[in-house]
Amino acid sequence: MSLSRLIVASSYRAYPSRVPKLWRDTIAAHRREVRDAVLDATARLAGQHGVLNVTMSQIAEDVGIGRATLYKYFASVEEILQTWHERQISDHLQLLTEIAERDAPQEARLVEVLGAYAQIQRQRTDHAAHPHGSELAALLHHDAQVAPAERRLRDLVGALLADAAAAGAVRDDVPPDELASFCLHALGAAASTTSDAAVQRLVRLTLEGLQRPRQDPATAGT
Amino acid sequence: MSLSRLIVASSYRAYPSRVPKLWRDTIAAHRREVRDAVLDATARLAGQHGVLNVTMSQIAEDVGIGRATLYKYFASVEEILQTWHERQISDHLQLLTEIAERDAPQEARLVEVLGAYAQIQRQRTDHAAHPHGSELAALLHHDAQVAPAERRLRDLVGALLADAAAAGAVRDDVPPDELASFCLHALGAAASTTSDAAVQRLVRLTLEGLQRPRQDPATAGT
DNA sequence: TCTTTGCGATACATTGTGTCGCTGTCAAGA
DNA sequence: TCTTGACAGCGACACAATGTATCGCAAAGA
Repeated sequence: MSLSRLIVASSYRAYPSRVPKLWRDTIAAHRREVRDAVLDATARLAGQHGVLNVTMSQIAEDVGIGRATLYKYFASVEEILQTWHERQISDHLQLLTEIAERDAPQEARLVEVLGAYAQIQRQRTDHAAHPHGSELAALLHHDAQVAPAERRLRDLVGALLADAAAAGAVRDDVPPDELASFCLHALGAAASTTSDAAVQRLVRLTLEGLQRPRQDPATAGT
Repeated sequence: MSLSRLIVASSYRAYPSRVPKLWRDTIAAHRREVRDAVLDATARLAGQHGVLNVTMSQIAEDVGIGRATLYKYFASVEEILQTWHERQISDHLQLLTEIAERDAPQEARLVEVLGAYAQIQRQRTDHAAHPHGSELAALLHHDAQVAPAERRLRDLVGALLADAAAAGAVRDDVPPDELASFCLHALGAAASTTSDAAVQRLVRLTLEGLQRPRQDPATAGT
């Protein structure tokens, strides 16, 4: 008995400062902190070793809590990742909402929100969304560069666009490969559409984005 | 000895027809078939139980081979999924290449390739790419609907676009939520950009796609 | 001071992971 | 015809990860 007590006591001593000393604040606050620590640790581990290689054991050790304790917070790695993902988007959403509510001319608000969103996307080059289905590759081999086949896909479209630009059919103020990336991403929206008509509108939308802009780029210039 | 021989023999009998009888064709062909069967089974299991819950054991059983044998083909679930993903894109690429090489007017080829790509995206509503980072959610809970926060994000942008459309600043021939989806996807391309200038061009590109189209939608009309 | 509350840890049974070594089949050459 | 090298396949073993059941202990309130 005294032995186990000793062991427990020493293991408490061994705690890093990551997790609050226990009942340091109210229990609710404590739980929230542990929860967040778990989310952070999991994101870090996922980025480091790849999503598929993150284990509950690793997470628990990294956070500095017992593995069984972790199960009192989350039932699985999957659930943790989902929660983390939700938190990410919520954060983005909050930021963008603030921007949208600034008192600025209506058009300017749209421009600023979209600009901010683009910056957010740019930031997280890890866990990045790639052209069309690449979430798999992106998540599976964390650090990996774009899959070769994917690159060839972009090259194919890029070549078509370069030809079209040379013929004057599409704008030439943006490099063809950027146009290609734009197209492939934009058309990725087709995955979440319901009707065929919506897909057609999407394609039209994308194609018209490739056109040379009108003389008056008032909205776009900001 | 005779016992083990018997066991082996009977286990051969027990084989389902999925995997060819062994040396039925050349070894290379056989291996290719097994490989493909593994890829198919894995994709199916991933779609069914979620990517994180696919195990080598399951795959082996599903294909009808021993688990140890599976390891002679692939070292990990991750490797299988990557290979599957590469195969998918390669298939898409081949289809699109064929379309691109048809003898048609240059502009029409671009339109057709992009249209075909949109259709491909539309098909695979499972394993789908969602707006911006949703690959996580999309893959983690296979059947799940879009994460709530994500929907709110689209709603936010959709509302801004609706206002702008009412004010005549953006086109009104496409529903605002479709425009929002288009924007978010298109800006997702920012994740793979390198320079700030490229991000700015991307934002401009996206914004100009929201403008009312010009009188002459020659290219777009096809 | 003593009870209540609920967090955290140890322990255990189950399932999954890599790997090793053996068996059996085929094709080629003695 | 018989031997031999190459190679696919499987069983089994040692170890890691997973969930769960049970216990001990710290803090808050009477």
